[in-house]
Amino acid sequence: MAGEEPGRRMAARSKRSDAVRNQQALLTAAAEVFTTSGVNAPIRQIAARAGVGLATIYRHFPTRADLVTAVYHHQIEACADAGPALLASADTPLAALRQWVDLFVDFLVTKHGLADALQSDSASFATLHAYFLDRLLPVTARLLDAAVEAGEIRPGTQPYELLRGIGNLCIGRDDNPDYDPRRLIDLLLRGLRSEA
Amino acid sequence: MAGEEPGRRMAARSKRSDAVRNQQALLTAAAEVFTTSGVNAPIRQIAARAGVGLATIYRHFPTRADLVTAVYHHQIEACADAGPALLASADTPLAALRQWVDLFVDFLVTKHGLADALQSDSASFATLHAYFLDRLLPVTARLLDAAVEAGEIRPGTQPYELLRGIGNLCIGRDDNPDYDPRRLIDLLLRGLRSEA
DNA sequence: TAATATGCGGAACAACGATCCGTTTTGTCA
DNA sequence: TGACAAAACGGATCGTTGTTCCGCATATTA
Repeated sequence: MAGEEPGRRMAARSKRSDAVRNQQALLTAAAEVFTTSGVNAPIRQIAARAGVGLATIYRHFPTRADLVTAVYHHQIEACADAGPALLASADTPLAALRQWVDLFVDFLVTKHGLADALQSDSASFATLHAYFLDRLLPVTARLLDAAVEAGEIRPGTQPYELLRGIGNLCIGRDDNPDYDPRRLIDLLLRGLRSEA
Repeated sequence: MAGEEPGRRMAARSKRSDAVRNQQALLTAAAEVFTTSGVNAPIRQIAARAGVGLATIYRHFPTRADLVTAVYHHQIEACADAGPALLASADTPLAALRQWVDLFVDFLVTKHGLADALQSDSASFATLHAYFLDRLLPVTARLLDAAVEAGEIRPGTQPYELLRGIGNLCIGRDDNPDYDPRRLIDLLLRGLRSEA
């Protein structure tokens, strides 16, 4: 990626220093605003906190999803990586699945409005949805397959279904402190188990 | 405050005919717009179709939830009434619960964006949320209790949890035709069953 | 018919997402 | 170094939507 030629001249111009500085400032500001006001906070608010203009934020992150993705990139990757690790360390595949789901739920629940955004039909969030699926679907599939193969759960459940169900159940936890998605997700996983 | 209270003095003035006509036109227009553009359609669109001004819609239905509630009032009542009826007609309480949940899901799924609105943290939808809970929570509780008493499901599940979980799982079905909440809800109910 | 409560319509304001354009900054090369 | 063009910037601006306000119209009643 460093050898791109932005035109005909050979010496690729390096990225301007103010650009990278602003991008960093935006990431920091967005992370702060997201935790205080949720991932649906007004763009202006983020731009203001970063001390940049409106166009700058759109230039670096064309859609809101791009910004959200960038902010949570590391955590999403960590969650994806945790899948195989848990499969190796847990007692049984189903236990690994449970622990991984716990991780995933923790992630979703601590980011205000993230679960909501994930299922939003807004076009701005389409790429976020895609990114989550791209990284987490294979992990879910592997965990499910392992549990099926071990005879712990019934076959036939699609990874997408499970991921989506978990995401959906995490929606709207913010306003209602006495709603705990984990209990319902536990029911869901329980319903997955093979009979007898 | 020696001033006379409006409408107290003499025979209460009957409602103006244009007012009731407009209210009816708004209900019809809203029902149409809701089915085509979802329950989050712009207020202006509804007002335009009804052929009334903006203020008129706000006068009759101060919040969007009031309009939604009015439009779906009959169906919500029918859903609530179906609970006891199914309990009487079904083979077992759990079967009744399943059938009733099916009804509820059908209702939610056919109203675009209704499930989304139900869990929305927007203040406009607070009263809608409250209305649903007010009518359907007792029904859910009765179905759950009966199934517990019959030993078909484990005790300990709160009616609100179940209702909310079902509602959440129905969110966002519109955009993704290959997402069927019913399968996940079936898993949820399966997870409810008492151990053999 | 006249008086008045009641209701009406649309202008107006605010918040937000998204875009556009004149200006500034930065890196490069003579 | 100094000038130039690409790159980036900032904020004005537009379009959309929710919500309120106010002068005007009208149905009802006396």
